[in-house]
Parts: sequence; structure tokens; C-alpha cells
Amino acid sequence: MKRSSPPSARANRSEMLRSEMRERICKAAMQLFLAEGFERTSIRRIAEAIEYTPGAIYTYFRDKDDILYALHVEGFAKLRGLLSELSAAELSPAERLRRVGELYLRFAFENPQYYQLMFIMGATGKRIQADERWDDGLDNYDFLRAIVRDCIADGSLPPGELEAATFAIWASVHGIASLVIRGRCPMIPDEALPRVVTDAYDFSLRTLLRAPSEERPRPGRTAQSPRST
Amino acid sequence: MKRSSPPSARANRSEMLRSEMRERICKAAMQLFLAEGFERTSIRRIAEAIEYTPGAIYTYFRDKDDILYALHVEGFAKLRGLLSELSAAELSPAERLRRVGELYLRFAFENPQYYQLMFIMGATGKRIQADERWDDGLDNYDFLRAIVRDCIADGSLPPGELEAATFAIWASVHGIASLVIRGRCPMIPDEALPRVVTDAYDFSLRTLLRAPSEERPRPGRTAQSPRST
Amino acid sequence: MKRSSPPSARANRSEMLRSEMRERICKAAMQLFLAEGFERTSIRRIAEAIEYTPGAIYTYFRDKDDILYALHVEGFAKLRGLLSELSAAELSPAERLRRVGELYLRFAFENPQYYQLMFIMGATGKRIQADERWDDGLDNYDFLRAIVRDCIADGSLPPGELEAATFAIWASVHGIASLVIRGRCPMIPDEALPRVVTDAYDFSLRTLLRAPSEERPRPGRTAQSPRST
Amino acid sequence: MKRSSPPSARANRSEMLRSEMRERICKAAMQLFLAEGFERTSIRRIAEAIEYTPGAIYTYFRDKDDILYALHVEGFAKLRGLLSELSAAELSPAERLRRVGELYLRFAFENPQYYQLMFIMGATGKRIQADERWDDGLDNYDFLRAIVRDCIADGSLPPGELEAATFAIWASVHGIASLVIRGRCPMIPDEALPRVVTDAYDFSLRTLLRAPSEERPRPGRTAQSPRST
DNA sequence: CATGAATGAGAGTTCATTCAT
DNA sequence: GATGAATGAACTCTCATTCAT
Repeated sequence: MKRSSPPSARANRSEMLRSEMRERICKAAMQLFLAEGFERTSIRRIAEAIEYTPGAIYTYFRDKDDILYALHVEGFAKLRGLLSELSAAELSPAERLRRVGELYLRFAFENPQYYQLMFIMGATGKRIQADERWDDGLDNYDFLRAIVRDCIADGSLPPGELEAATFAIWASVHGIASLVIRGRCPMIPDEALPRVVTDAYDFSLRTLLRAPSEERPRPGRTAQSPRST
Repeated sequence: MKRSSPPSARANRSEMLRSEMRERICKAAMQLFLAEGFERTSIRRIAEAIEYTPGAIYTYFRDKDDILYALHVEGFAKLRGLLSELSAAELSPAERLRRVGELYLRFAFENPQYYQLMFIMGATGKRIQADERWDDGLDNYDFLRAIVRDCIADGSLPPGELEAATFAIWASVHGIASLVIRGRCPMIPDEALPRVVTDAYDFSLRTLLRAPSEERPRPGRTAQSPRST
Repeated sequence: MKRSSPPSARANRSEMLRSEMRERICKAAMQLFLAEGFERTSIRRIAEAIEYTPGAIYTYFRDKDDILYALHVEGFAKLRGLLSELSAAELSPAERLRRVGELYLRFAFENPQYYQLMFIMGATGKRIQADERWDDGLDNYDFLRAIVRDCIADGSLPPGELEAATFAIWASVHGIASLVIRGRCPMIPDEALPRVVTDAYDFSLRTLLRAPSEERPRPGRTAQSPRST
Repeated sequence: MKRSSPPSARANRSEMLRSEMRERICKAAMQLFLAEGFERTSIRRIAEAIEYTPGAIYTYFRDKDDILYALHVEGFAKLRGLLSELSAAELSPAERLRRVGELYLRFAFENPQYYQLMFIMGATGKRIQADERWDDGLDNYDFLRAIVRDCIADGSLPPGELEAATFAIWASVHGIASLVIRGRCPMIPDEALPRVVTDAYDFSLRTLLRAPSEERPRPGRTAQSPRST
């Protein structure tokens, strides 16, 4: 977007143009993914959208997978950006937990294409699957776990269940996001949806959190162990 | 559900063969859908899998969409079957709530293909989208809501939040199921996964439910309204 | 349509049914030819139209070509039927000539499917092309030529040009019929078309025919010989 | 018609190659259309004929229809070219009428493929039907009508029948052309055909035209109105 | 850097036809 | 006599990708 002060003119400029083109391609690809689904998004269609020849795309990306990969990276960068706002803020652990969920949901609803790509879609391309791309995801998970740990430490969450609590909280938020994004909520009228989402998240948090060091009864074990395949 | 009074042995037999073939096709299709995604699954490949000519598939299904549709119906029938076990049982509302979640998770982990098709996959086909197929989903949702209502009535869940609570609970369980099925949990070692899942579900329920009519503090509104697009 | 008085019951009855079925098939085929074009008319579609299985058609017709062949025969029979009305009538040669053209046009406009099949369509099937089917056409042509001969004899047409005159007259009428049937007259508004057709035929005949033995100037040869390929 | 001022040798050259390829495709398509009909002519076969991959055709034509469309345009351009010779010539109206028919027949016999496409074939493709493509046909018709008008003006044709006369004359010539091209003249031996065609056209014109202002009897109305369906 | 041509594979679908039942 | 399953070939069209220019 900016073109100010190129320190070593030529190389830099071409670098700039190059990354600008990459972004234009990514943007177009993303819109098509959202509008038509991943499989229906062909290199040709992306090329048309940015008014280039299909071949030109190969100057910027090795192959179709590579575009997906770039979007993946981009998405996690964006999410990290959002979450990092939080790091700075001076907040109680419980408040931080509430906030991180809100940010996560905000990210999902404001960038449904990214969210699908990052957390819902199946065929995410060999590159992503083989690659070390999950690092990004792990980072975010660690971030969440750290907050949960603090919550346990100050008594806002019950002790002794770090992993389970972290996963449960993440799943809860992801459940909301993915049901909405995939349009699996026909039982809720469109105009009521934002409200229900807010209320549901609110409800989840309220049942979860207590004021620090409040007493809390433990009714004992509940579920049998489901096996994943 | 079953056609009564078979007119002739012949017709009946051919009926059987027919539905057997349909099942073979569905099975093959399902495996491919799961492994490669719907779009990447070609009629040709399905045909190969069952060692038939591509054209032969069209004897049993109008088109590709129709196969997806059949699987969809089948999946919901299966889920309904599972949940119906519950209807009979004499249980407290809270117990029923816990059980319905367990069954749902069991269904998801035992039939990950169906689960994806029913609740995760994107390109669900025009037929399903246009059709009244969501009825099945709505039924299940109503079923869950009825239980939640009972829980509210006897005080196991806080009052005045029927929609929000129902949605939150569904989302929570779906979140667990979908993260696991889509393999979005690389932060948890495979062998630990079943345990974490169980614990997480357990954790969610415990924070949610109280003994009937127990006192429960309400810390007030928490989240801002995220907007879906 | 009739099922009265079978002289030797069984054989005859089955004969009847057989030819009835053939007619039903032909009728359906014809409608489809008209509505969708010959190539788009598949055995399957014909079968659907008469509510039978595709295979069943092969009980009545050897193959697709055979249906076309049958229609061809039928069409010429129909035309012959129409023209035979004329044979009986007591009319002057000139009047007969006018009448034969009218009947021909009537046939064309009332049975455009047959007309196309008989006189316009290209891919008329190997059977028709190889076969002796043209006999029918030849008969009709001979019929026309006989009338033209009479017209020459009584002076309504100029002498010494039997072949040329016969062909010219036939072509003239066929030209009208085929332009209209193929919808090649967008320059004439639909509602005016019947009138223009009538007038055009009228015009052609008037310029052609004289009262018997009227004087007639001969301006000499006109066209150069075009070569057909 | 020609793109003026070529911007660069390169572009120009590629333009040439492009239109050359288009012509090769058109030629091959035309031959197949003529030999097998439009529906029976597959993209694959065209590709084989020019020794290319089927897909390559789509570099030059949007789809199958588009090829037909191109041929249509080409055909009318050719015909217009032929007829334009006439515009210049200094001839009496009657002579011009005779000439236009000759040229039309010449075009038909020298380009039977085009003729079929333009005036005989059925499945003319949505593009042609929807499009303004008939303009070309209308132009030609207007051209003919103008000549007929002149003939009426100078008395070579009877007054008061402009539409009918124009249509009758066109039909007469088209009748000859289409019967010959479609091989519907088995009654005339091949070697005699060119002669009969010439004579027939000659005959038609002779009966039609008189020396200007010659007296002409009008035997009155002849035909009843045939209805088209 | 970008184009335009081209490939080769593969998509969903339809067809005429055969044949056991 | 009619069905329903099945084949095998064909169809139009789209795609990711390569490469000379």
C-alpha cells in the first residue's frame, strides 16, 4: 500500500511490486474461495479476477497449493496481530480469557474465509499438511493455555485441569464460530443470529468463571471416553 | 419405513439388490468424500472403487448431488437412531443432557465421515440446500432444546436463557467433535487425545450444571456482539 | 384405435397390439423430433414419453434408424393419401396443378415434422439413404409430371420443357414450404406469414399459367449452368 | 473490416496466426458439419481433423456454438461479396433480377456447406437464434425486394404484389438450391442435373418476366390460405 | 514480466444397445 | 413382451500447468 522511501531503489522496488502482486492474487483467491468454495476456485478464475493471464500467476506462486499456503500464513499472522493487542493490556486473567474469546470470534466473523481455511477446511493442500505450518496454531494454543493457567492460579477456574479446560474453552468458541460460518444454524433466524451468538458466548463464560477463590462443588466424573479414529 | 406386503418374490428380490447396490455406492462415495473431499471425488472414481462403469452409477442415483443427499439422509437417520435410545431412558434432565452430548460425540467419532458431511463440510450440494433436508437437523436441535428447558425448569441450568444455553451447549460439543475430526489438534499427542476429549467434555458439563435449585451467582454481561457476515 | 372383429383371434390381436405400439412410438418420436430436433431425440426420451423402458422399443424397432425409416414411410403414405383425393376429382389440368401445390403446402404446414424428415433433413439415416425408399418420392414426382404434361398439352404451360417446368414448379412450392418450416422468414412478421405464403403461391401460379392456347412470348435463354457438388 | 494501423509487428503476427487457426478450425468444422450434421460433429473430431487437442479449440472459440456462429457470419459475408458485384453493374431491373438469382444459385452450388448452414440447417445454435445474426439475411432480402420493386416500377413484374413477388422469387430459387444440395432429386440423373437446374431457373424467370409495360392478363385469385403451425 | 498457445488429464453426464430375468 | 441393470463409447467443457515468445 505504501511506496515511500526505497533505500536501494531497483531491487527494493521490484521486491515491492512482487509482494504487491502476491497480495492482489491472495485477495482475489480469498474472495473466490468464499464465494464459490475452494475446489471451484481455479487459477484461471483468479487470473481473470485480477485481469492477468493464468500463466502470470506462476511467476508469483509455485502452484495452486502455494497460494493456499500463503493464505494460511497470512491468516495466522492476522490472528496473531489481533491477539497481540491483548498482551499489552493490563487485565485480570479472567478478563483476559473473556477477551481472547471475543477476539477470536471477531476474527472468525470478520474473516470467515481465513477462518475456514485455518480451522475448518479439510483439503488444506499437501504443503500445509506436510509443512511445519502448525507452529502458528500451536503458538495460539499456548497463548490460550497461559491465560487459562493464570485463571486457575487466581481461582477463576478450578484447579488441576489445565489441558482439559484449555481444550474445552477453545472448542466452545470454535464451535460457535464454525457453526455460524458454515451456515449450520438454520434454526436461528438470520437477524437473531448475532444476538444469540453473543448470548451463547456470554452464557458459556459465565458458567465457567467465578470470582477468584470462590467455592465450587465438584460433582464428579461424567463422560465416558470416546475414541477418535 | 419398510414397504409392506411384497407383491412378488421377484420384485422384492430386485428391490433388495437395488438397495444393496445403492449402499455399496454410498459406502465407496463416503470413503472418497472423507479422503479427498466432495469435489475431488469423481463419479469415475466411485465407479472404479465398486468395479462398475461410471454410467452404471446413474442407474441408482440421478447425479452426484443425489449421492451426497442420500448420505445426508442416512447420516441423520443414524444419529436419530442413537439419540432415540435416550428418549426411553428414565433420567433426570441434567443426566439426560450429559448423555445426549456423549451420544453426539460418540456418533461423531464413530462416523466421522457422516459427521463431516452433516455438520462440517461446505459444498453440501444444491439439493440439500434447497431441500427440506435441514428438517432433520432442526429435529435434533429441538430435541436438545427440550432437554435444556427441563434443566432450566429443575434449576440445573440458570433461567431465562433457553436459546443461548442450547446453542452454547451444542457449539461446545460440536467444537470438540470438529476439531478432533478435522485433525486440528496437533498440540495434543494422539495417544492423549481420547483422554483430553473426555476430560474436556467433563469439564464443560461440570461448570455448566449444578445440583437442582443450587444457588448460582451471576457476574453480569460479558461479551460484545460479534457480527456475522 | 379400433379393436373390432378379429377374424383369427390370437395372431391377429397380437398383430394389432404390435402395430399399435409401433404407432405410439412413432408418434412420440415425431413429437420429440419436432420439439427438440432429431439428434436430441434419444431412444430413452421416446421411451419416457410413452412410459416404457428403452429396451422395450427394441421389440418393435430394430434400432433408432428403423424408427426414422418407419416415419419416412408413414409420411409418404400420408402425402400420397392427400394427393389421391385429387386423382378422383374432375378438373382441368391447370386447376389440378394449382390444387396439387395447395395440397403439398397443406401437407407441409400441417405435418412439419414429416415434411422435414421427408424433404429437408440431412442425416436421414443409412437405411433410408441406402434403401429403395426414394420410390415414394419418385411416385409423387411422376404424379406431378403427369399433370404438367397435361398442362402443356392443353396449352396452359409452354411446350417443350416438361422436365424443367416440373422441377421448377416443385422447387417453387418446396421453397415456400421449407423456408417457412425452418423459420427462415424473420423478415415477415408471424401474423402476416400465412397471408404472404398464400399470396406468394398465388403469384407464382398466376405468372405460370395462362388460359389454354394463349399466346406467349419467349425471351430466350437466361441462366448459366451452375454446377452441383 | 480490417484493423487499421498495426501497433507492432509482434502483435500483428500473432493476430495473423490466430485468425489462421480460426480458419483451419472453421474449415474442418464445416466439412464435418456438412458430412455428419451439426450435432454429430464433435469438438473432438474437429480437433482430430486439425491434429490438435480438443482443449486447444477453446483457445479460439468460446464453445461449439461459437464455431457455428463464426461460420454463419463468414457465409453471409461471402454471399454479400458475391451480390455486391451486382450493385455496380449497369443493368435493367429485369436483368438484375435474373442475375441476382444466378448469383444466389452459384453461391449455393459452390458453397453448399455454407448454404446449408445459412438456409437449410435446423439446429442453428442459440447464439445465432438469439443474436442479431439474422440482420445479414434481412439485408439480402431487402436487396432482393429493392430489385423486385424496380421491376414492378418498369412493368417487368405485375404491380401491387411487392411482398408476395419477392417471397415467391426467393422461394423459387431457394427451392432449387435446397433440393439439389440435399440430394432430393434422385429422379433426375446426376449428369442431367446441372442442365435441368439451369432450365428450371430459366423457365421460372421467363414465365415471370415480360418486356416492360407489356400487357398481362390476371386470371384472379388461386390458392387457399395454408396455415403454418 | 506477461502473454497466449497448447497439452493431457479428467470432470459429469448421456447415449444406443444388449441381455438375463 | 417388458424390465432393469449394465456396458462402453462418446460427449462438451474445464483444469493445472508448461513454455516459446
